[in-house]
Amino acid sequence: MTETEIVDAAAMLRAAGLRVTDTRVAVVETLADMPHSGADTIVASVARRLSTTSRQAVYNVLNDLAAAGLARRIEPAGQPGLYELRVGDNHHHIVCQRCGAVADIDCVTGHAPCLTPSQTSGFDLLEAEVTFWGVCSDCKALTADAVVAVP
Amino acid sequence: MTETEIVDAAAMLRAAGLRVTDTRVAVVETLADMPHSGADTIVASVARRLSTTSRQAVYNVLNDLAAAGLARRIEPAGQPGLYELRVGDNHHHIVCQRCGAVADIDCVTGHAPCLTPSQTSGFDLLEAEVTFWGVCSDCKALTADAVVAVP
DNA sequence: GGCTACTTTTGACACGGTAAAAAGAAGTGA
DNA sequence: TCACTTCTTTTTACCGTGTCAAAAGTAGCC
Repeated sequence: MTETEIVDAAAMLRAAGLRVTDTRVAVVETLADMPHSGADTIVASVARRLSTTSRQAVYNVLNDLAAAGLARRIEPAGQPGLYELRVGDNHHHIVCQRCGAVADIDCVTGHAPCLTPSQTSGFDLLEAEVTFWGVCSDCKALTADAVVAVP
Repeated sequence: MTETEIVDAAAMLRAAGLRVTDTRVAVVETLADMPHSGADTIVASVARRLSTTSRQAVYNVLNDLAAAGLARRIEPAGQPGLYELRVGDNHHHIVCQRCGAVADIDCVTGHAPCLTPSQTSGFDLLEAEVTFWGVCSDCKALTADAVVAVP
């Protein structure tokens, strides 16, 4: 099922100085399969792969991966945190306002901060995070149906 | 204390079709005084202005204001929701990574979406939300002190 | 193989926000 | 001005997301 994934979780973890454990491998493989997953989705997926697991273990792993720079956490307004393995290219995201679906948007410049405001109110600028909001194709289709279904 | 504010809360509320109540007026005046406030800050401020109040009433009012387009809710990653009265000009924010302080950043185009990605993965694009991350001047000063204090 | 430091398990808890029903006030019309 | 209706507020309980802490277990290294 995950044979198509070309992610060597163990090697990734070792390279980052993290111990290779079943939980960590399962989390990395889950994220490779399903980017932009939330903690509960990941817990469910890990539970399917391993005989025993715990919610706390997954949270630990996600924090460890983020701290090691192997994963990135995004947090669109009104949603729980989502994780992805794609790091280091400063890409952005588009989020469906109806269902919360998330897709990647490539950054034009590729490095942070990709935008520079004229005035920064005395702040040192480190990063520009862009979140696009829209309606995904599935929700567009549903709306079309609804319009037809409500005479 | 708030005499300098030129916000007529009652008129704003009436114009939006909302009933004028003590709680709503107090919330609007609080937001006029202290933009980018969180719910708990607003509850505390409202409690100071009125003899009786409740957390739930403030949450109700904030949701009503946002629904009526009088207030906007922002939610920087890792922080509770913040509210502001400045709406309709599609401005952005810069957030301090250390203390969470928020300042406004004017949008260059002034209308949403101010950015247009090349590919949108089938989404209908409605808005581009930009959050700048940095270090505020207060935290910069603290860091300088710390460097001096750690020989 | 055995040691040690790091992980996982388990259970409790904190925070931000919502749900629902009863009591109370704002606006409207006579 | 009074009463009526509808919208707000109060009160209480609850939910989801995420963290803390201590005990048990395991990966990596000698």
